Amino acid sequence: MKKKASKSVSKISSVYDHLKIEKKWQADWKKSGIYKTKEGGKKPKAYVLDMFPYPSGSGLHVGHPKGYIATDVFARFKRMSGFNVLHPMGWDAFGLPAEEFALKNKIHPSIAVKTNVKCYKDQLSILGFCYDWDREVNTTDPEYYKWTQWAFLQMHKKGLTYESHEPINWCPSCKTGLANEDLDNGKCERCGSIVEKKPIRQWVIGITKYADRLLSDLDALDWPNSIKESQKNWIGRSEGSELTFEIKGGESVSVFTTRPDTIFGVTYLVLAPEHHLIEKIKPRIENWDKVQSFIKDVAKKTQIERTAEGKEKTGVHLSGISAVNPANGEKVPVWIADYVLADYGTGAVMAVPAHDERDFVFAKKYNLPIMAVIGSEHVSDEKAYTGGGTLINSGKFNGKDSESVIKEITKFCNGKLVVRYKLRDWVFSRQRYWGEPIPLVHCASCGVVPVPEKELPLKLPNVKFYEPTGTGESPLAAIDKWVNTKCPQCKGPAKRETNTMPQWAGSCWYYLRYMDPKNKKMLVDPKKEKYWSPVDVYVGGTEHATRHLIYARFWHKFLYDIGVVSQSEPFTQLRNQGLIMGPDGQKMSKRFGNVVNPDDIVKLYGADSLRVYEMFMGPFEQAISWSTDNMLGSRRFIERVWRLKQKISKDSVKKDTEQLLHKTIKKVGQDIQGFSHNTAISSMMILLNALESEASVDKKTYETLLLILAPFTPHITDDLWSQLGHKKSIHLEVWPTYDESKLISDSFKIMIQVNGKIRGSLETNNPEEAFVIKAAKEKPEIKKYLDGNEIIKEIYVKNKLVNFVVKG
RNA sequence: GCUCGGGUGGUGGAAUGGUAGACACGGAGGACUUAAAAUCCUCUGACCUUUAAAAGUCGUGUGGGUUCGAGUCCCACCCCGAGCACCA
Repeated sequence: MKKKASKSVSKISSVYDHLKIEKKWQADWKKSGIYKTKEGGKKPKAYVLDMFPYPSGSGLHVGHPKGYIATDVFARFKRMSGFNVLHPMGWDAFGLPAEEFALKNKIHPSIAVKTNVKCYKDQLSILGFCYDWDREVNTTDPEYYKWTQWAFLQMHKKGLTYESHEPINWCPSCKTGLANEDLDNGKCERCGSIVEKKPIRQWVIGITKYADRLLSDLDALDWPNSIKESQKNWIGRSEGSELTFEIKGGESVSVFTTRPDTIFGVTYLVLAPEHHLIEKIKPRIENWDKVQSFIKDVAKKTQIERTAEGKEKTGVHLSGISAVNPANGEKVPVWIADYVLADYGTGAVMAVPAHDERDFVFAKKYNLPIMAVIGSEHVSDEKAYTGGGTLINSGKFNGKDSESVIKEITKFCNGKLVVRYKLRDWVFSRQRYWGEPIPLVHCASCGVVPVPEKELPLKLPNVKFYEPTGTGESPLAAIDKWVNTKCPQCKGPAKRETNTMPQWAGSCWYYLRYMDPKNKKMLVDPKKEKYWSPVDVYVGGTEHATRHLIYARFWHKFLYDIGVVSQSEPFTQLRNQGLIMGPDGQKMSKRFGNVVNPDDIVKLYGADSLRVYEMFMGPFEQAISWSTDNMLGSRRFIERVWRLKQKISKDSVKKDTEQLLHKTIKKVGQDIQGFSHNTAISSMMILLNALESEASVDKKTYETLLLILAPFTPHITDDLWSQLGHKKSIHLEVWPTYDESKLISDSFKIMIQVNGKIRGSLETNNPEEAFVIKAAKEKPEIKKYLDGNEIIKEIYVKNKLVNFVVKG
């Protein structure tokens, strides 16, 4: 490895000493504080934000800074363009990874976090980012999590939280309950263990109350389509009807269906094996032994086993139980089956085997009747017809169109139109140590009582033993001194809530804290909030599509509802950086041994080279493999800019060069704003190539090149800037303006086509159609295609192209 | 299965319906050098004809279509990636 590095280093020239220069300017910026953000003044604001990192023990690899570089370029560009820029950084440090790291290395998490944060900060600092470190936040800081707890209490007050004993996702290896969002295909997103359903006392936040707004407000956001789609899928809105079937004997069961139009085709009813009705009607179930053992079998299976693809549906008939179809009063049998999920819809479905694939398969297997009610032409014994059409066998609705009849049939059956979501309420408690304590107290006489706000932060006790218990109790439960407290209401003995908050809690609102990081009285000063909100550009990875980005939007909307924030959405524009893969094309990971460390790259080639390369390597949102060879091109580009300085002279600038310069200023500015950094850099390379081919370059032109390059290569441009005699940092300069009139060329190259094929070109300063067409026809290379043929059509695209359409 | 992206040289990639392959990497040749590195210059999609110059044909996953003109728009299909999924 070392040998390879020393071989590579010889590939670069020693035209400038990146180590010395970068160190000097980083120290200089720190001393002068040029990146400190102040409120006030008349400048418009720009809030440019990175998803703050989780400081893990393994440090950064070369892929992590890609997004940070892009926002840094953006922030620097905005600052030069006259904006008051907020560009902060902080640490998301509560949660399982930090705790696991601590347990493994036998260091207390609070210490491990400190070490890791320092390591991350060191790694970031050598890349020359323009963060205002005075605004640094850390979610594990009691002064920070005080407000995480405060927000939870506000939700509690508004009745948005509830205590539940329902079975939830339990990771046997992490020994904690998990939210649906923490699952990846039925496995724990963190450790990959198969998650079990386990009844555990837990705190849940009613995020589903916000489902509609989370969905509809997506439309106005400037976010990547894929993220919006992911969120839409996750929220999973579906419109349908809730219909009630009477059960013979007194009870009733309601079902959710998106196809009430098929109700006359119901031939049986299916309940989820966990359905609460079963307990009630148990005495009347004639084959209870069989039913009970089926329920037990299903309960034993994991979610994965139950929903495995191609898995055969199984069920059992509840003998002696029947339900009444509200549409026609007919009796239908009632079954329980594993293909009906307890936690979607009402946990019960009306089965229409003729028009639903699952019901069809099930009906075939158990020999249940199949009754077609849509479009006689579609009736088949092979498979279900799931489309729409004309109703048949549907009483007074016969002949009507299935889609248009939905409302009418629902009303006819005394049902109601409802909207259902896949989104579940947010399981908010974790049975682990390293998280924000949930600020509630359990009192035998008063019930659940919130910790008074003035007692916040409710600090996480500093203890030696914090291993997860696995019993469903948090390790905090074992700390008697902490658990036993007084009821804030009646002052009697009471016990603290011992669960902690999930990893995602602290990251739900950190962008607000950056606006006002030191405020002790409130979460954020309303004036500051109003000034900085919303975040203008937010950059991070796609892995947060249905986790952080849903939670944060929800949290923000809640804060909006209680008047803490002024906007209903936190992040106006979102951009996702594509991964940087290892040189072998695989995801960078210790496991594959393909990790490239930014520290090594910076040492050998400089931070400026790394920055240029990561922005130049391809479209920002795309995953691309790292190539040190390709990176050398970026280093060479910087060296050539450095060397070009020797060519500065007093000669006046050539007209072509001036035009290219203005074109480049325009393009670079536009591309930075559009996150097309790769083409911004290539256009500067084109400019550099042109300048190099001249005998000399005038100072003003060279300075302009430095200015537009400054956001990408902050160190070398500041150095060259000062070499040119400037006292003030280049980063405090104003972004150069381009002159639209300079962009207009006075001569044009016009392509000449015959029948759409390029046959020649024409250089002219007269764009008149008649002139150009005449001139084009006279060109010998064109003439030979026209002679003897009839010209049917002449097309002229001004300043660009002529096309002769000929016959013959 | 549904939804959303994407498929362009040896490689990363560029192209408001109007010169496909900008820019860069890699490669080949040359200059400089005692030599190497670095640097600079020239060439570099495929095929084909010709001594050569030059020209021609093909070419953006496949097959159709719209258009004077398609990498770009429309239809069908194939492949790759992401999200959701026994969701009623």
